[in-house]
Amino acid sequence: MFQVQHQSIRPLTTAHLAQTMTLLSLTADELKQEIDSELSSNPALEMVEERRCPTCHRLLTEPGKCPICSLPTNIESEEPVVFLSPREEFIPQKDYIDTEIDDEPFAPATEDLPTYVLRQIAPDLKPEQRGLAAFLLTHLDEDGLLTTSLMDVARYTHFMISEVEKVQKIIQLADPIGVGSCTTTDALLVQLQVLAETGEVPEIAEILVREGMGELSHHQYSDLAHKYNVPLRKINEAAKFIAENLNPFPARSHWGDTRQPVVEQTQVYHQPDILISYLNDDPNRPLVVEIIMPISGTLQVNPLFKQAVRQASDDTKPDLKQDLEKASLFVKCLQQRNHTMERLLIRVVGMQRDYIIKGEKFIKPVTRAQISRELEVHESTISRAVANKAVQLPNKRIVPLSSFFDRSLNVRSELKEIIEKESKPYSDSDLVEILGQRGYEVARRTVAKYRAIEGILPAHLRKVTTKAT
DNA sequence: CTATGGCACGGATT
DNA sequence: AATCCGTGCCATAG
Repeated sequence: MFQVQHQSIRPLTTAHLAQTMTLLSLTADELKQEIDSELSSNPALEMVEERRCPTCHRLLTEPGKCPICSLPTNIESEEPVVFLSPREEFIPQKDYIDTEIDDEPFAPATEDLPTYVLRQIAPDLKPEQRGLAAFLLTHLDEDGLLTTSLMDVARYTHFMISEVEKVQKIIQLADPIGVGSCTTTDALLVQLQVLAETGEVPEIAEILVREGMGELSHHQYSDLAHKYNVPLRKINEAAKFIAENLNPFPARSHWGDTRQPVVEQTQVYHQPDILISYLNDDPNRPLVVEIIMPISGTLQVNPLFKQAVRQASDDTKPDLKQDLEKASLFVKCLQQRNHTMERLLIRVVGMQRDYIIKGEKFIKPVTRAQISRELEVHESTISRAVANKAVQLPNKRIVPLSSFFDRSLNVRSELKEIIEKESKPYSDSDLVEILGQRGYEVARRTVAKYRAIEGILPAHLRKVTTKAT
């Protein structure tokens, strides 16, 4: 009677810890895979059926209360509401995507464009709208523009035009902003609208885009100035703004300065692991943070299996017992993971509230180390939790969770703003000076780096961007 | 001579 | 322990 069997009882804490760590670092998608494989390989695990909130019909991980509906109606908490939310699974079948899309000849992307967009907007769609959305998304050209007229779409799918338009609106606001527009003009207008929510947009920009595209692209700025009776300077400014911030082909990287090695910021399509939105879309209400769970039920140890183990004969018992252990460990780890994520998000979202609402300029330089101290967990825990996760902000933009910890993002956006505002070109050392006045101490060399990151040209190249011929 | 980009080093972060 | 980021120094371009 050696302790051969005893090995099934492992040092729970270490294993527990290790697995939790692994789970923490997983994306929602990866987590799903993990759960699936565990679920299928281990008979002791079971998933109880999905539950929905009686009031709002939202899927729940736990029975009963829906965190949103159970909220007092008029809370004005600074603290965000954080909860786990199962993702409504909506992966478009490949056959939605017919001949149009050849399977990624070059694929740094995680998924193709239609899927990517669909995932973002799925929560906003009524089930019956999804097919329509999928239809629209599969009729995009490589620039992200619609190849079919809305009219035809409506006729073909038997939806009302107004309905089609509604869905298109939703699509346009998704990440490659403007995707799914009928024309480049439309795409630009949508982008303008979105930009206007967070930053400042030259007033004439909209009208220019709406009516003056032809002149714009031919650089007939003086004509435009005359036509709308505004100073040429304004036009130049607007043109520059448009060239730098808008993209007529949403699915492509950039436009305008074709000769610039603008190393496009991670064009990687990511689907969010965390959704942040306003309660009822009202900016005055508290933020709602949903941590996406890729499953729609509750994972638990199958009680039947437990019972079976007890009755099992002695020779099979150890094996079964091991499964049981594993299953319960897995469940524990999963809970641990979610708990950690929850605490992390509460903290981080609470701190970066301004960033989330008002934009990059208001980000507070927080390091992972700080958070880890506050949460009393190891730094590496936070690191793992933060890595490889994407967050969808209320404005539908998707950013990596790690951006919440970017030490220099606020300085960079300040810098960006200075340069955009003052149309007279500042040299790097000038910029150091100005930034200093605004409370940002940075070295000259650093400014140069920031410019590079933001894809801003050096001063002497910048000044003549809008030269009329 | 001034403004920038390159290389590399040290300290902070992960 | 490995990596990232801010900086200083130097070479180069205008």
